Amino acid sequence: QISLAAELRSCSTVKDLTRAKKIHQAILRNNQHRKDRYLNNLVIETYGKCGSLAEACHAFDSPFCSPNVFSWTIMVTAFAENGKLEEAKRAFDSMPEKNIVSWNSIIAAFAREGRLEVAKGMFEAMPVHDLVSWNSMVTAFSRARKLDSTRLLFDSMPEWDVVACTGMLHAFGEAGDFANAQRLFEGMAEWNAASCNAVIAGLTSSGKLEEARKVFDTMMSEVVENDPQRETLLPERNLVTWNSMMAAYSQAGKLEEAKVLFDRMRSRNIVSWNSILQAYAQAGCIEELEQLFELMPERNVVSFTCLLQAYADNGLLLQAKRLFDRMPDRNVVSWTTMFQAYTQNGDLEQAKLIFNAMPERSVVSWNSMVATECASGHPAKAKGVFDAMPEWD
RNA sequence: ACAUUACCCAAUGA
Repeated sequence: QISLAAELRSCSTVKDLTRAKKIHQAILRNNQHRKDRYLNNLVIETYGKCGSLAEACHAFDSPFCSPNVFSWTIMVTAFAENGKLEEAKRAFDSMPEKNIVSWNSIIAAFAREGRLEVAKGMFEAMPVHDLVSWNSMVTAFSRARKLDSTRLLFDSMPEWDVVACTGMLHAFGEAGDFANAQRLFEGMAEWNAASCNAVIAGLTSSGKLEEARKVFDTMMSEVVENDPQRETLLPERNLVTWNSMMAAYSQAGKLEEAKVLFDRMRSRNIVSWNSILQAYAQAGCIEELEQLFELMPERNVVSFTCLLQAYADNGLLLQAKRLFDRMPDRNVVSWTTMFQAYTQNGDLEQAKLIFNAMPERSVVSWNSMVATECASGHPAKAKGVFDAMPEWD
């Protein structure tokens, strides 16, 4: 039972639906296990994490499952994580009983999608708040780059932990308010890698590479565990720390520095690989970029978009379109990149075809369209697009 | 024993 649980958890981590189903079958074959609520809940959760809402619902509706508040909350999260926010809300509303975690889950779901007003409404409607409720709101506003609201929320909190502070640090960093970031950082009761990483990312977004590197260098490396300076150092670096610092160099076109870090890393994930791709892209090394793209262990929509953008920057429209057509997934960023590939290379016709075909448009897509009409001497058309554009926050 | 929150990669602009 313990090992079954561990197996299911590992399926969640690697999103292995096939193995999850096998384990589920094994559970169903055992009279004890199949009515075990703990295991049933874990099965539902695992299906959700593996992207199969159908299986999750099926397990939830099974006669062997007598749902408790955990099961319901897991369903809410499963719907939300698979893009079914309205279903999540419906599940939440039909819960026979709710606890604070159920409330926090639905708030986090809306917050994650940027539905700040809904999240705020539910936050105000819930009977009691805990740190997680507050933190979810702080990070939602922080991610939406609403510095003032983030600050108001943060200042209204009854108590703070490192998660709350990291959210606030992120907001200050994005806004370039380093004085406040520093003040907050120095006053924190404890630091961990995430809070330091937020500082590195904030400095990076304003191009303060040297400052970011100082923080990076002051964090503990794996090597200095018995260093006499240990007490004076910040917490130990993790994978995100390395990725953040490398991304700083990549975005700045500092290929050599990025490569050095990439080679020094003890472990890498797809974000590390995408960052090094970007380093080559920014340095204009298209051939190496293509080689790396083929060679990397896995690719996601970010990897494809990075190469797509590089093609566009180098006027390689045919390659760009060919790549776009063979992308396994496209999101609003990749669509907008393809759109801009055409506008930046003067092909308004194709650009408009893409724009009209886009399944979803972001504020960036609309801004680009307006800018394109302006740049091509069509102020009246630009105004038309501007008027057609929805209002954003 | 099981559910909820923070930090890293790609598109426009400041």
